[in-house]
Amino acid sequence: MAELRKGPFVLTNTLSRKKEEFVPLDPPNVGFYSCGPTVYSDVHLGNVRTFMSFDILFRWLKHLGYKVRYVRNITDVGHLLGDAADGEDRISKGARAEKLEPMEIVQKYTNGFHDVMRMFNIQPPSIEPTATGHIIEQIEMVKRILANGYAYEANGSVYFDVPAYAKKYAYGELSGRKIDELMANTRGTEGQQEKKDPLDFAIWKKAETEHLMKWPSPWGEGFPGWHLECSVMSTKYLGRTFDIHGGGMDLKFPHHECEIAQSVAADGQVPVRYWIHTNMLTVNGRKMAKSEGNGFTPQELLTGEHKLLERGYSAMTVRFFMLQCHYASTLDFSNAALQAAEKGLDRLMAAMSTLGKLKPATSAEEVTEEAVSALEQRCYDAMNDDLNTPVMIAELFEGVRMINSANDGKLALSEGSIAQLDRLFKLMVFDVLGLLEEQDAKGNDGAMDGLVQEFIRLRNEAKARKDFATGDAIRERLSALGILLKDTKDGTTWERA
RNA sequence: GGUCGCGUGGCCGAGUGGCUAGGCACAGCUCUGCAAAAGCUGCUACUGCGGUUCGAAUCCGCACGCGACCUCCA
Repeated sequence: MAELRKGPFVLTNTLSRKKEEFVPLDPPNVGFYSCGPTVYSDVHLGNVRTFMSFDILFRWLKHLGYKVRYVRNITDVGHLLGDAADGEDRISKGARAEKLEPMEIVQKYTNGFHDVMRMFNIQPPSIEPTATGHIIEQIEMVKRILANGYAYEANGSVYFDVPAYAKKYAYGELSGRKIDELMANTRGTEGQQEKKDPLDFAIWKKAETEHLMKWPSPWGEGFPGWHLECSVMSTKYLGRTFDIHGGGMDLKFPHHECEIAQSVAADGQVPVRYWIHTNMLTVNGRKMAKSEGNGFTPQELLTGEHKLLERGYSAMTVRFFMLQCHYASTLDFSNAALQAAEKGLDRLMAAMSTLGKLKPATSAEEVTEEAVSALEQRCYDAMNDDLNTPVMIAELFEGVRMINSANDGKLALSEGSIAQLDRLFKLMVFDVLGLLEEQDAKGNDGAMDGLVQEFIRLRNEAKARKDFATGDAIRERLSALGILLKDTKDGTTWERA
């Protein structure tokens, strides 16, 4: 790795709310955990955004030379429903609604989730553990918390004792909450008579007889509490203290706060060194969420069959659209923005194709190799500055202009500069941003190409006899079929419009 | 009600004390048989009102508007 590419990698740590240099606990190893999906319904585009943001982090860490163990769980137990009156978990509710075994629901939506991840070229994590696969470990953790005096049993359930914990440790540090204010503002205590304090949360919950997913435990038949699985699985695979924990902003409180409390209460160690939170995808300024009913699935996105969509957009268009915004900012979905991204991505990809064919030149105004190196450095600086993909993309477009100008003979690039640009673009576009060429989606297969080439030949014959009317007619008719012919000084090329 | 955050050009969206972000759109020009593509040029903004400063979109205060969390949610 060239020296110029180095430099501190800085991440915004939610814990301090500041940018901090990232230094792993045990270099070159990095432990990274992110909260995965609850597999009881289709993931929507907002979920995708978060996993994509962490995909960028995963890719960048690996590029920097770290050996990353990325753990992303599958929540297949289901958390308690917000409506505490029925106490039924979400996976069970889904199963009843669809008349399926709970694990059928889990499998169906896990498969769907994986399909979506592949569609958006989001790399699989190193380990993808499931909550149901770690019931024993969860029971063990409940025992440790009980033994340390930070939980109590009530009627077959076990609750985390927040006031007891808060006497010794800071509860609410991550989300900036003060325990007194939390106590003053608690609402919805009905149906929670078992709790000693409204702030307490279940770490083991007694299952009613009709409950579908349940396991034996020292406290009777039940299921693990809302926040326990992440604590258990991160500890198991990454250790009691690990480097990075990520999740959506909406998980900060109470989920992540409870995770911290559980780990500290069980093992006496602060679990996470860097907390990273991604911001929400919004629609008309409102969070995209299942509960808002304003989400759509990736399939609807591709086909355009949803009332929010004017037409379909490719997965890579969406990926590019999302990466043009910083992960910590809200991103508002709109058709106009998607269409702008689509054109921008086309231009970027076209420039990469041009770059592959570019010949070295010296005749025109020369772009120095220093200028290309400076561009490369700015790309690294942007990524090292809290994964600033929008700035990195902006820099790439500076490179796009260099490439296109060189192609027009207005700028000269040396052989070395072309090679350097080629390396930089392939690295940043494919490896770091994780964009893919969509030639398959464009349908440029051999038979199609042969067919269009035949029309190009006919048109060239017409043009040679100055029969421009026929030449233009061929072009216009192909255009009506979505085939765009482009005359260049090196001949005619075609693409799908 | 409490806590936190945001308000940037026609649209999306970076920036965080002085220097053109970038993309898309639009207009003109160059190239071209005509198109398309590409390049160049133009449009050059920071919610409002005060304050700090030689200088603020950027820091501070107030107001207005919006959002997130406080309940499952990425």
